[in-house]
Amino acid sequence: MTNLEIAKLFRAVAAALSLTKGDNRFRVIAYERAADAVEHSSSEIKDLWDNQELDTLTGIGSNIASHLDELFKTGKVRHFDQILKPFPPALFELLEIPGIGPKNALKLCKALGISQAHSAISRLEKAAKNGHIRSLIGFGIESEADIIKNIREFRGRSRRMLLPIAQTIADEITAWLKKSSFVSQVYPLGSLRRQASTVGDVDIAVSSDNAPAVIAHFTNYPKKSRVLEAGDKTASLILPSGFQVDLMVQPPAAFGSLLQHFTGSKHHNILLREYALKKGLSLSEYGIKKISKSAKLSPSLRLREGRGESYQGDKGIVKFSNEKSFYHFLGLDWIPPELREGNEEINRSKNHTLPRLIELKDIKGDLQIHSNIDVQPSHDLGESSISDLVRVASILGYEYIGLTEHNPSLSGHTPSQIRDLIIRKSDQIHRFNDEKSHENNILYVFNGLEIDILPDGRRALPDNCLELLDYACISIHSSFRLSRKAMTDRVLSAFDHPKIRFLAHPTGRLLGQREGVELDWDRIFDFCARQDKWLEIDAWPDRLDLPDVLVREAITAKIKLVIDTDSHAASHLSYMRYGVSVARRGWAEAPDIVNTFSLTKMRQLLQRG
DNA sequence: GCCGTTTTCGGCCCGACTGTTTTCAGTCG
Repeated sequence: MTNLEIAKLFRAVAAALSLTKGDNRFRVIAYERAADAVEHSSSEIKDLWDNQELDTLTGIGSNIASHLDELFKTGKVRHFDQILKPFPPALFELLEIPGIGPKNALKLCKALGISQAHSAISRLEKAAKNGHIRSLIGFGIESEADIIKNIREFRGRSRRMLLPIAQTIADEITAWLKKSSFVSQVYPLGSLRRQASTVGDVDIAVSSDNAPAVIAHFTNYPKKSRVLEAGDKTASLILPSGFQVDLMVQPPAAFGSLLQHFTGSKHHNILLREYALKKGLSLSEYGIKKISKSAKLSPSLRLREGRGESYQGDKGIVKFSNEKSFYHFLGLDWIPPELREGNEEINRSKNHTLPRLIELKDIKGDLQIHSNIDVQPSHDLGESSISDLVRVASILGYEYIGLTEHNPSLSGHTPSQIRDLIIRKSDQIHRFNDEKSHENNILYVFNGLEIDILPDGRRALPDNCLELLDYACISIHSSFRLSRKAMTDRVLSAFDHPKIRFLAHPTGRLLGQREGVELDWDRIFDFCARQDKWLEIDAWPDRLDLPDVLVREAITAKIKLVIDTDSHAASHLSYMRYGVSVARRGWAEAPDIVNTFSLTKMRQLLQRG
C-alpha cells in the first residue's frame, strides 16, 4: 500500500467520523493530520513499519500505529471498516471534488442515490447538468453550476508550473511593479516564495500606501492577456500562457504579518499558531493579538480594515511592518521561507540553531555541463562551445566548470573507437586550459563525462577510458522500473570505481511526467559515506533531483552533494539558482555542497579519484 | 486520537468566502 493510498484511507476515516453523531471532532482532526503526515513523509510508511519506526512520524500515535500494523499484516483494518460501513463508498470519491466536503457529499449521495465509488463523480456531473441538484435543500442554482465547474477543474488539474516558469513570471511582474513610485516592497507569496519545485499560482504582495494606484499600474501590465478582476486591494491578471497572477496590496505598517501569513506553508502556520497560543498570543494576517483564556472562548471578534493605514477595532493587535519583527516578537529567529514546511524549523528557530543556508553566491563551479564537443554520444549533445561556456561561467564568477558529455554510444562504436573519441575530447580540453592559462582568465575546465548505467549495472564506457578523465558521473537513462533491491545493486555496481565521483540526477524523476526510481537510500548513503562519493542536485527545471526531502536525509547522513545545471547550452548555466533552492529546502549549508569549494580544493578532491 | 518549555490531562489555528440563510454551516487555504 502506497503512502497516497494510506493517506486517502485516513481521510475517508476522518470524513466518516465527522459524519458520525456524537463523535469527537478532534478525533477527526487527528486523522486528517495523520493523513497529512503520511502524505508528506519522505519514507514509505510500509518501510517505517518494517523497521518499527512509525513513532518517528508526528501525528501517528500508538492507536493509529496499531491500526497500520493490522493493515500491513492483514490488508484491512476492522476498526476502520466499522467506521466506514454506514456510508456509501461513493461519498469518499466525491470528496475529491473541490468545494464538496463530507456533509455535502453525504447529502448528494443520499438525494441522488449515488453509491458506487467508480461512477460517483460522473453520476454527480450528470445530475448537475440535468438540473437535479438546484432543488436539494442547502443547494441552489449557483452551487449546482459550481459543481459542474469544479468537476471540470478536478479532471484537468495537476497542471502545476515548474518553478522556473513561475519564477520568471514573478520576476517580470516584479520588475514592472517596481516602476511605480507608489510601490515600496514586492514579494512573491506561497509555494513560489518557498521555492517549491512546482507552483500552483503566482501570488504577489505589494506594500503601498496607495493601493488604487498600484492596482491601476498592475492592470496596465503590457504582457497581460486580460484583467480578470480588479478591486480595492486585490487584482488578478491572466497571461497569454493561461496562467493567473494575483496581486495583494497592503499598507506598509502591517505588511510583515501579511507576508508571513500568505507565504505559509499551511502546516508551518498551524504549528506557529499553536506555539503562539501557548504564549497567550493569537496570530493572523493582521498581526498578533494578546488573548486570555476567557477571550479565547468568545472568538468572533472580527476586525474590519478601514481605509488607508489604520484598522478599526484593532485594540490589542500588534502590527508588524516586516517578517523579522513578527518572528522576533514570538521569541523566534526569522525563518527562511524555504524551511517553512512544518518540520522542526520552529523549534530550531527558538533554540537559535537554524542552519545557515547555502546561497547562490557560494557556488564556485558547475560540474555537469554538456558542450558541443562531439563524442558521438548516446544521448543529446550540447549546443555551446567550450569558449562560450567559459565566457558565461566567468560572468557568473566561477573558478571552474566540468564538461560531462554523454558517453559515446555503445552500439555504433568499437571500444577502441570510443577510446579515440575520449582522447580527442581530452586533448581539446587540455589545449584550451593551456592556452587560457596565459590569459587573465583563471577559470579551469575539468575533463568529465556522464556515463549511462546499463540495466545490469555495468557502465556504458570501457574502463580504460576512465583514466583519461578528471572524473565522471553516472546516471540512469533506461530501465526505470526495477525492484528496489535490483535498482540499488545496479547503481552501486556502476558507482564502484574511483573515477566515478557522483550519481547524477539520482532518482531520474521528471516533474509531472515520470516518478523517480526506487532506491534503498540507506544503502546508497552508506556507500557514499564509506567511499566518499557525492550525490547530485540536478538543477534542470524538469528534474530538480535529488528532491529536497532526500537532500535533507543525505545531509543528515553526512553525505556531500554537488549542485549542477546539466546545461546543454551556455544559457542554461543560469539554472543554478534552482538547484540552490532545492539545497536550501533540504537544509543545506555551504560546506555540504562540494562546488562551493575553491578550485584548489576541488582539484585535490578530484585527484583522489 | 495526538501530544507535552503552562502537560500524562486537557487542550487542540485562524479567518475568509460562498451560498443559502434570517443568523449560519460548510469548505478552503
